[in-house]
Amino acid sequence: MKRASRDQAREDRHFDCPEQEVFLHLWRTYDRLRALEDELFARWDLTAQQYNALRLLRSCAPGTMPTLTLASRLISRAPDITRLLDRLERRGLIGRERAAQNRRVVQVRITAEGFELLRQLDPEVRACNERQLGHLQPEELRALGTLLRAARRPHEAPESEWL
Amino acid sequence: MKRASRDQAREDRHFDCPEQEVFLHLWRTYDRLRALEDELFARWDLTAQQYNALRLLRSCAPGTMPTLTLASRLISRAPDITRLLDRLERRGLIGRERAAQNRRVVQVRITAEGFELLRQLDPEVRACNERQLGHLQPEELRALGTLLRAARRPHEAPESEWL
DNA sequence: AAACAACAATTGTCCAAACAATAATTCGGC
DNA sequence: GCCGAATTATTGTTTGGACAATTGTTGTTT
Repeated sequence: MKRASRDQAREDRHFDCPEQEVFLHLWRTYDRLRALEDELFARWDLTAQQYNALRLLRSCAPGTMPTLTLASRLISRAPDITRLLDRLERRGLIGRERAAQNRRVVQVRITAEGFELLRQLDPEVRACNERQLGHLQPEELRALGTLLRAARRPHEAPESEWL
Repeated sequence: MKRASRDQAREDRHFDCPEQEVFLHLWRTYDRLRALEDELFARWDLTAQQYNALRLLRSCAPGTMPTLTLASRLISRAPDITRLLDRLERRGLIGRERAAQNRRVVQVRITAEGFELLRQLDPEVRACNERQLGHLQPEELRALGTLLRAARRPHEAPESEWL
């Protein structure tokens, strides 16, 4: 694209209000940073959400977690949690079993294979995070984290893990 | 969920590094704010991305925009731009025609129906933006916008509209 | 204890996203 | 002017996400 028309496009992007402008920046920034992660996880045939689930399961290993509890702790909501876990189970990364004392709940655990996969992934994820945001100063990171939390506070349920 | 186990969950959420923590806050905040928009657009049988496309077309009306130019200006990348436009065209919200001078490019324009739809949507979107971020102070909004732009700067192509 | 509500997870179904492969057209070098 | 490369858009195919309806289980009411 030629410089003139690009500048034109930038001028045309008028926002209705400051709130809209910030939301669009939030969306765009998320999209750009997310693309880096997606590329990494795709090489391991994972989605970011699947990785997130595995990490949560590792954090409570060797314990287990009920399916819906896991779903509620994921970063973005997952109405499709069952099939997400189906896919991980087919690959042997997690195991599931109905609890004896309450046969409604299905307890989920990470397997040794899942552990091993995460172990291999760890340094790559770390490097990806560094590429995503390593260019910001520590105080910028802190400020951004604080503002993001403030931005979503009214939209978190009182019982949310994320509040 | 009981308070004790919630607090436990919060303590367990250890982050590998500050960069990861901020990215997860970004993801979560995006997800929460996005949910508000999605609910609004769903009532009009639109996706946020479709709405965004319509807005871009309105901003250049009565002119037109080539398909891929439109795709490149969308907030998140859209490899499926053709079918996204197919859906809008089937509903009569946009029109398309191959340019005479260069028969490779398809010029896209918003229709009167599309205009009218946006007109009805405008106040609702405005109200939604207000609900999303209206609780932040003007200086917080400014700071957040600035930090978000800084966060994605290295990840925008030099020719991006979003730089 | 039977009936009903609440809970946890799964399934059916549809739609959208992603990626690669392809078609159509134009451009550029020679 | 012709051939290969580049550009622009579309299509095929697979997969994942969303929502509603459903199944199986437990808790509660009377």
